[in-house]
Amino acid sequence: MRDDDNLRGQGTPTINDVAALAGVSKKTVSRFINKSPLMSDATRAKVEQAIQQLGYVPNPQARALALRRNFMIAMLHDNPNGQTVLNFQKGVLSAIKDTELALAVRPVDRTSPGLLADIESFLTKQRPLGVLILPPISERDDIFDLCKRLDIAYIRVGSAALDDPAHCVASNDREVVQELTAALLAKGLKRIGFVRGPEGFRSPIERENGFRDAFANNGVALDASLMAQGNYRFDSGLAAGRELLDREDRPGAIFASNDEMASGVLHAAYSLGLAVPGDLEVVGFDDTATASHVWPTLTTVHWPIEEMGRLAATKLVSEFLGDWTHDCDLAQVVVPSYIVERASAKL
Amino acid sequence: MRDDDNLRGQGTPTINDVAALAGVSKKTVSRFINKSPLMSDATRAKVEQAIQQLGYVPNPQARALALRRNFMIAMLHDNPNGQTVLNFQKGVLSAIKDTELALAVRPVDRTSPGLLADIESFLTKQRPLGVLILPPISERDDIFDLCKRLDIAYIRVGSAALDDPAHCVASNDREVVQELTAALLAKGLKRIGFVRGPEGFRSPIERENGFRDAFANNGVALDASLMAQGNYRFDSGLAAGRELLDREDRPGAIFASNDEMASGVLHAAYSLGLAVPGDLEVVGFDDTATASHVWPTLTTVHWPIEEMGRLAATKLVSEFLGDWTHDCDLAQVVVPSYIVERASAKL
DNA sequence: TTGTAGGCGTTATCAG
DNA sequence: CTGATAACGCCTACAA
Repeated sequence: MRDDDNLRGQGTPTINDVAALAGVSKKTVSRFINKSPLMSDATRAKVEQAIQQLGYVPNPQARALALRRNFMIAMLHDNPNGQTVLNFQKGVLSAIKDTELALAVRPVDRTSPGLLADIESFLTKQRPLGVLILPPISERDDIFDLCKRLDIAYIRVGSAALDDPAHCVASNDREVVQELTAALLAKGLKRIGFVRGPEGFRSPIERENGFRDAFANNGVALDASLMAQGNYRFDSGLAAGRELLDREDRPGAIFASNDEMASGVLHAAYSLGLAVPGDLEVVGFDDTATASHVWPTLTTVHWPIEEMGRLAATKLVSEFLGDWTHDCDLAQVVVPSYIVERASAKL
Repeated sequence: MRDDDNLRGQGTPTINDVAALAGVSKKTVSRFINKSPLMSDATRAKVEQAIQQLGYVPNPQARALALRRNFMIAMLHDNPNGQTVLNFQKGVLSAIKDTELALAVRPVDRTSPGLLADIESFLTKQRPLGVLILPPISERDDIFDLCKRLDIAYIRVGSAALDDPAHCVASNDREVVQELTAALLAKGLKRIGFVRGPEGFRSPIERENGFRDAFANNGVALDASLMAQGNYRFDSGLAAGRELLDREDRPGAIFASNDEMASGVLHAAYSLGLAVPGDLEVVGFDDTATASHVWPTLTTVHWPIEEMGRLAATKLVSEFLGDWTHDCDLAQVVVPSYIVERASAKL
């Protein structure tokens, strides 16, 4: 029995030091750390006092080994937009600020055939308490099957409810796009171009559906020739803009499914000598930094990614921290987007 | 002795299973894992075979506990620019792809009085092998003292050599800004405005020095009234642009210390009815996505942040993975920036 | 070159 | 309510 080696005072204090000082067993200290209710107040006080005095902090690696689980949550993403990732991260961190949890950010490559193996390796090695999965990979069912199999909690983040409320946080893209489009229609603009996002993902579909909803609701016919394909990147917005604008019956407004493509549309307009606004109104989606840096500043939809991060992390963590609800409604799924009116289109 | 519990076949295989299957002791397996040279080839082969057969992967938590060190590197940053962080991350990940290392990204708040305590808590809890520190907090000496005290390796990333080569990766901001400014001067533009970055950091100083160097080298007098203060953010670029342009003797070109401020300058020019290029040429620094999304596309300096991430991670990891050099010169400190000519200024 | 014994700091079991 | 003892899976020291 050399457990008291640590009492020599060198290095950081361990549970043994606390136990010795408090005059209890280490299991009792462990109980205190884990907020066990099975303790007398007197013992609790003694242990707390000893912990204070020693400045003891439990060793996460040792806990991880014993619990087969790291006190860490992970963010899985394959998102080319740095600002989106960072804003989400900000929300997550604000939610876990007062906990002992760590955050690991894991970018993955959705085009890689080894994607799933890569994620599995990461999860089995790191053993996080749970994972937060950002779009677009949040739409892949195989990743959730994997999480279930490995018994790792998860939250999917997307542009529409992708799972049951306990496992999902979503924005209301369809609804807000409908609203914004309706505002354009209400101004008398009947010919509105639309630049789609990439095929195979959910958010472009939601946004397009919202666009179509507005036309349907207002009984306005939608000209299919004004629907252009994009892929969320600048160049595709530029190309789509040229396609839509370089013709006799060009639209009076263009809705691009994200801000990056909207800036591409602006470039297309300028290169054709069109004034925005004036000859053309342009709206985007996301409200990234780009939206307020282009000229004219972009009327767009604020996608509440930071709020979504906070809610997602809160949901995930509440499973482990019990009553810790962070004044936040855990049943909430949808974080509402809202319209931001700037110079490129007046509503 | 119940070590052979794991032989029951449940759960993931441990070092004991491998040892049993290979007919050696677990220490021998441990030697294999840690690439010890003190093994006969025959034993090595036996162990390797057993590992293959079992699909054994060492448990990082157990290693972390025994070694008092996590097989993880951390990125510390307080950078508001998501794309910068993401690009750096990309470089880091490409460097550690073939290793068993994990990456944790840790944003911090440099304005918080608890910054150092926060970092210390993170480092003592997570015990990463090393940390990569991005600007601007890479300039704070207290953080490195902390790393030394905790015996955690570190690499500082900055716009100039901040430390000895083993602990530092830098770009050559001063040099490339000098080059770009000289090109402007060579065109005959003698009145060039300059928008500074925030005070108290290194990169703005480097960039300003490069600007001044060009004037000095070419024997052109620098008009102090054309030096405006900014803080790297869009709004400050807008304000500085207005200040520099709304006067009789406005400059023919403006050098903004980063792209975000350069877009602010563009807005200022437009709001004053100036054409870019034509009435004014504008150049920026960073080559973030913004640079190619604004109108006109921005002539700027490509700041090689991804390459810097790769180099920094390679340096850090080489301390632990021995001969693993990743075909990369570890003595290299400077990753050169280069000029990207686009529409806002012709060189 | 290989093995034995013990430690890393925590939690689980189960008896008191 | 509390504590002795045995995990958790790996590594180091020392011995053989």
